[in-house]
Amino acid sequence: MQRLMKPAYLAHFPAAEAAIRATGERLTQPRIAVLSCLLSSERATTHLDVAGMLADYHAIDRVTVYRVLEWLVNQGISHRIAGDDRVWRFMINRPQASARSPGHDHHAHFTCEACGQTFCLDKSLPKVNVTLPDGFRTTEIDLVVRGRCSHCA
Amino acid sequence: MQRLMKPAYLAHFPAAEAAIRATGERLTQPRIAVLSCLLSSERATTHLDVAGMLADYHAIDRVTVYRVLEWLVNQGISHRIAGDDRVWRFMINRPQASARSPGHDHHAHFTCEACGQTFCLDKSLPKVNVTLPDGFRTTEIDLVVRGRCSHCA
DNA sequence: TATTTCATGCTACTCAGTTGCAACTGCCGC
DNA sequence: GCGGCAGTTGCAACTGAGTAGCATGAAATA
Repeated sequence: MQRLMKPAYLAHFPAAEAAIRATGERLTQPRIAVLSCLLSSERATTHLDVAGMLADYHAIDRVTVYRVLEWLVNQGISHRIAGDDRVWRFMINRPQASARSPGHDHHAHFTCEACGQTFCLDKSLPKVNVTLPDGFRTTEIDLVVRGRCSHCA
Repeated sequence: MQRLMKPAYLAHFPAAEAAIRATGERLTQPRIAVLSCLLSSERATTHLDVAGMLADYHAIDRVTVYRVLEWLVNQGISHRIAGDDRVWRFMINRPQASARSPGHDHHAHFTCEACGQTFCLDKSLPKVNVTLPDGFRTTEIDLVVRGRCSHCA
């Protein structure tokens, strides 16, 4: 039976625990479990993905998943992306992502039109200089590349 | 009474009619009215904005507004933007917007964090060159700039 | 004008995300 | 280790954008 296999995200429990401790906030099972899921995922993850991954070993109420994901964003541990299907996707803020341009926040994501998966492109961030109309101020630039991922090309 | 004032979008009826005729598809009152609203708006418009603008003179079922907006996108007359609030916003494809980079579609929008309004930045499109992982193909690049508009700064 | 075909309006639905509230639990001081 | 409190969780009910099905109505064509 597959259910006897331990899920992959369990390997990230120690890292998740350390990250949550570092915030000084409360260390709870749902927070560790949800953060472990994000840490174990290469791609952007919906709340439904998280709930699905946790279903067998750490069944968590879906409202709690929403709240923990939002909490992780507020703590600066993860960020969220608005997809074309009106569903929030969440991703860990990887270390290299903090080497951003100095003035404002800067994200780049790739969304596959075929399979709908979203990936972070923080490694290959292009420089972007936008000239805004008078009186407009920038705080964040978000770059979304649409196309085909290597699996669906 | 304000209700006696003719709404601003009426001025765009002839242009809307011409654009719909040019598609070869059926010319209907809801299509003319919805397209006139988009033509009269400088900023990205939600289906609710459209329904609100039309409420007094051309009350249209909200489902019809959805369908007409989608139809306009399919006809290439307008495009839609996924906002942070999970609401689609629609904008006319202005002529200068077609002077895009040759290889793929290219949009740039500005969203004000204070008032939530979204504007098109097609006039000042920066060049963006993204280096993707092996096997990834680009079809469209979408640039979202967040910040404060001149009114909220 | 009659016919056909496509658009509209209505109702009912789905689904992501939120709110309110009671019950629970991690953490701090003892 | 124990009690108390504040912050979390789980549950149920709700909101609001968008969709599906289907009968009716209105453009276009002859």
